[in-house]
Amino acid sequence: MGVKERRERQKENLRQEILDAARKLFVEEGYDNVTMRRVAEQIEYSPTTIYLHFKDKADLLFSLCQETFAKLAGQFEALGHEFPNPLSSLKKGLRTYIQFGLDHPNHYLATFVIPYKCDAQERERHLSQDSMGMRAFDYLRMIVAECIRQGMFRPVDVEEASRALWAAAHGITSLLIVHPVFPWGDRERLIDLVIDSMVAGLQSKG
Amino acid sequence: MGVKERRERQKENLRQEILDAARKLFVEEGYDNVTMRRVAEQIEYSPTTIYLHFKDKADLLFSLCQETFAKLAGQFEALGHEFPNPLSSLKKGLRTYIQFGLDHPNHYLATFVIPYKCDAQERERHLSQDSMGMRAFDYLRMIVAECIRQGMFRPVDVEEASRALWAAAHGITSLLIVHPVFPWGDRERLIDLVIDSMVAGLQSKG
DNA sequence: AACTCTAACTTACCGCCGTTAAGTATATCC
DNA sequence: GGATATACTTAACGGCGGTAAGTTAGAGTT
Repeated sequence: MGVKERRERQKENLRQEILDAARKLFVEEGYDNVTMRRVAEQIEYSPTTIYLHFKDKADLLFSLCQETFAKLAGQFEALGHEFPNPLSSLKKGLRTYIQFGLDHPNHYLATFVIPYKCDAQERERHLSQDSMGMRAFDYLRMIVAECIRQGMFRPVDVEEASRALWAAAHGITSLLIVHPVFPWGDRERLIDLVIDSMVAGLQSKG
Repeated sequence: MGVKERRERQKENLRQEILDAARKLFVEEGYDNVTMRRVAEQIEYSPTTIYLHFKDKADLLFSLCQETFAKLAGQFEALGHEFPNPLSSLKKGLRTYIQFGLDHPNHYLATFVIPYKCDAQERERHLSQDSMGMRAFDYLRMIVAECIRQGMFRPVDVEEASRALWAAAHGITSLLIVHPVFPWGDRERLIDLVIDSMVAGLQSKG
């Protein structure tokens, strides 16, 4: 009775083929230039076939981004869960986050920047604890907690500090992606300035 | 020979009518739900008429956003150009910027968040010194310069510090707009935390 | 081997969209 | 009163996301 299994394998293969085709278009040309028709053309199926594997375009691209952000979560978790020097771990983590966004601009845009057009149920899905974006956020929160536990931060709420740091990192990431032409000067220096300022601002006065 | 003048006045009126109709749709329903057809329907003209006044949809909505951001620039410039207490002026300015974004979410999105689809020439236009967004940025830079001049900031480059502050402010603004469902906790506190941390981080150690 | 049924896939379409070419009417000018 | 320019519309193009209905191939059943 390996028939059913083979069928499922084939179905899974096609799903992956769709994802790969979509990713290629997505990486090269961004959200709007991925059309169901072009994806279909690439894999040499009719456009409707895609809908047998993905609910709609948003679902397809969301799945795509999840795949990619899983890499970020993996990168983070590979850094380990011990933070002998939490301040430098924090800076390194923020650096990693920002660089990841710059390396995968269209994924970053689709995940965090493009305004949702979907209903509350889908929005919840995008923000759920299971999502890869949130797993990365969890890691940030862990480091922040350690900074606070070791007394290196002034006594601020872990959640609030994490959100504030995320906001700042998101700000520089998204601006650099969306406005590449703006005279940013030395980008690396600017990124470091944002990170260093935020972290310094959260440190205890002593 | 008042004929030509009257004609021009009428033309200007229709242009403004188009802008008003588009703004109504835009504020209520955002970029994607403004369609040339719906704007035309609202003003009871055919869709093509709009193209006699605006090059395309992007031009129409850009003009719209310029109108709105002129208000922000005005708000800033009304605060005066003297900064006896530049640190508190800076915080107040950032606060104003963020609040303005939250009050005009769709304008903010269209101006700073939505990735450009236009060519380099248009991009330049959007970022030019004349644009209202940049006038607001100029004001921020002035305050930062004053902070540095008065020795309240560690000796950092004016441009870099301004960009870093803008990035942080943009980060929290855009996240709050784009992900309204995320558990942000007390938004006001979070906004203040971002602002206070960045400003504190830029201050001189003394 | 013939029949049934199911899953995979396609065809043909819907109702939108931004935009443009071509046409019409109207008011001004000479 | 005829020419001209301006304002505006009609009708269409090509594209989009998405769906209902139809086709086909092949496994399961007798």
